[in-house]
Amino acid sequence: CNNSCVGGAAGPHRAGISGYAANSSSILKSSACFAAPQVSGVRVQLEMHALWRQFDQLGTEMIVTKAGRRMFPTFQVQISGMDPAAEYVLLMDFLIVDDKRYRYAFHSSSWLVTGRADVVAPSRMHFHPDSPACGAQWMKQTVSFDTLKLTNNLLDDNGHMILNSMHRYQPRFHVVYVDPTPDSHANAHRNFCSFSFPETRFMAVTAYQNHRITQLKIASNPFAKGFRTTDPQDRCYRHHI
Amino acid sequence: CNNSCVGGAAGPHRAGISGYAANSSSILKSSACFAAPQVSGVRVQLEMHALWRQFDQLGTEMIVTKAGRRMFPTFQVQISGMDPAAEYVLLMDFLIVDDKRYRYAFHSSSWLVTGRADVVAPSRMHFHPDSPACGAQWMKQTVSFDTLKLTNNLLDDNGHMILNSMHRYQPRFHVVYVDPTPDSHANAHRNFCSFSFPETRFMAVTAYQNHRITQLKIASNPFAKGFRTTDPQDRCYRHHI
DNA sequence: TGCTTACCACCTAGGTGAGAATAT
DNA sequence: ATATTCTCACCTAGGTGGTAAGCA
Repeated sequence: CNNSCVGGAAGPHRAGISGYAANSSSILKSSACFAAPQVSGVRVQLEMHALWRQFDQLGTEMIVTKAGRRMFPTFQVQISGMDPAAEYVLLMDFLIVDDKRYRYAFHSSSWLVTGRADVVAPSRMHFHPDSPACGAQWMKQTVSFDTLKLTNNLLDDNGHMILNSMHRYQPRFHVVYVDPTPDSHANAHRNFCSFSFPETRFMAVTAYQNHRITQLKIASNPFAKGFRTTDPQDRCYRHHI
Repeated sequence: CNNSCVGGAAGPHRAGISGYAANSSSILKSSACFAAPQVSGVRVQLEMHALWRQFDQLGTEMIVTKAGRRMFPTFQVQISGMDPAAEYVLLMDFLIVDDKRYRYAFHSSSWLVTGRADVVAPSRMHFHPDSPACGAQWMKQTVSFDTLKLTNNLLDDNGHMILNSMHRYQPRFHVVYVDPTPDSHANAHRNFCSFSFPETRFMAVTAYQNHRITQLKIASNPFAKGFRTTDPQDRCYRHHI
């Protein structure tokens, strides 16, 4: 048992973990087995989880570019159960879901395994820019990772998250209690807890493969409003001469 | 003697203060008389001071609006001499320069005193949004107060700086050492230092009075590029039908 | 073929002073 | 008269997917 917590389907990490049982709410509660009191009661609720599920049902894709691309939907959480006065650091990383490389079969509209995963760069950690801050600060409003960007540039020096295209990833969220006591390193393993929401899994791509994903992005991302066609029959597509 | 520091012309606050002597550099050094070691060596250099002086020579004006308006030029400083490991809070406030209310005489292109200053709202403090942070963080790059906004709305609840139009103000910058020791309040008066750059003084206005100020704003603020006329003779003014 | 890159039109979001309308 | 408020065209800054060209 570790201080991690997974919502959704049961799996090895679920042992001894409460919260996110049979219902469909996206609220996770940290496991309490080894956790310090500052993190043992922390609960995390995924925001926009209806939208996340809509994407997940189609098979979410996230664009990766050399310069870095935002995620959409944005990973946002509501946190409760922190010690209001204690100081916390919030961060994210991305775990590769399996040791596979994929390609999209347009004729069957499905993802096929093409082989073993490419060599993976050691996963970076993305610190939430407001870190560190006290629990009261984190809990009083939604915590948004909207500045986080995904890149396929292995030599990236902008601090973006490096992912391999055509590989599948699971975003993971960490709450780390900043222990002010001198010998805090001894208890470091007790001072954090981690949360994974299965509905936030995605395929990293350099261009969208599934057209239904593209359409859902266009319909739901305000920055893609220019591609919306409210009434297709009396509207021309742009980019046509 | 207090922990404050004024650049430019000599005055009562200059007594016992080193730095910013006869030369024209905008570097201030905190006074050391009562200051704690974490602030006694702090030096602050005003960025864009050539631009600030250009405005100051014409009589700087800053727009105040109900919704809040940014300053231009932006108040930006380069800091050195902090304890890299110590934690600091950076903030600003605005002191009224004198007890006077002004009006602009267009025929003589000068400011005239019209009477005593209006009743002043107690001056708010604007915390730099990155506060608190360690000295190393503050010193490694320019500290910019570009999110600071000025308002004439006495009932403002957006945290903007409330100023009276047609009154003159002196921006003031504070460096506060966050003392982690339990009885820190006893030494609170030693844990900060303040800096005032005379070239950043300005008149708060709801509309520009001096046309030369307007032209310098248009020429130097990127957001006003739409009002620039590089070659007046073959360009029409906009807003004319 | 399959995947990646560079550029583009089109958005969101918000900072400018001009000018007209309004308030005091 | 003088000062303030409101709306607007015109910017900056940067996030979208489309498209075509480039690359293995």
